[in-house]
Amino acid sequence: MPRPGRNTYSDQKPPYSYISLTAMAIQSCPEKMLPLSEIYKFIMDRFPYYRENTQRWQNSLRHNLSFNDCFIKIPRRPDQPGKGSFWALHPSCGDMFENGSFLRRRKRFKLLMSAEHLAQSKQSDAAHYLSSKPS
DNA sequence: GCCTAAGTCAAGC
DNA sequence: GCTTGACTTAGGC
Repeated sequence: MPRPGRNTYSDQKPPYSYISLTAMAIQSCPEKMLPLSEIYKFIMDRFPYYRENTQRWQNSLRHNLSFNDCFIKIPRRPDQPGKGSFWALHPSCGDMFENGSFLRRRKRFKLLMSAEHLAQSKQSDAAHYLSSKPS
């Protein structure tokens, strides 16, 4: 297919990791939380590169959401359309990659707590997000 | 050149 | 859609 080197800056892979792109999408929203489909739309809208091979990168994106501790899942409320859950950025992710390379962080974001406290923390954190929402 | 984060494939829930 | 694991690729030191 296309020869490398002649690309029109459109379909080139952006110098961002999926983690970066996802964090950007979430942070662009005033509520700091988005459903999966909105994250997809955000990325596709800004980077034509991601308008192809959707099955591949969307699966990878989902993998990142689950694998990294820096994304927290917000259970949707009964009034929302029955798609997936909402995704938000963990509060402690403030300057995770927002410092230099958007490709790779110094260390993978992992809570320093024990596994037990981690589970509790993530649950209560999600609960806190819900209960502290103004509307 | 090594270490390990990030990306891919794919199965199972 | 979400989670997990095994494997490959590639950045940073």
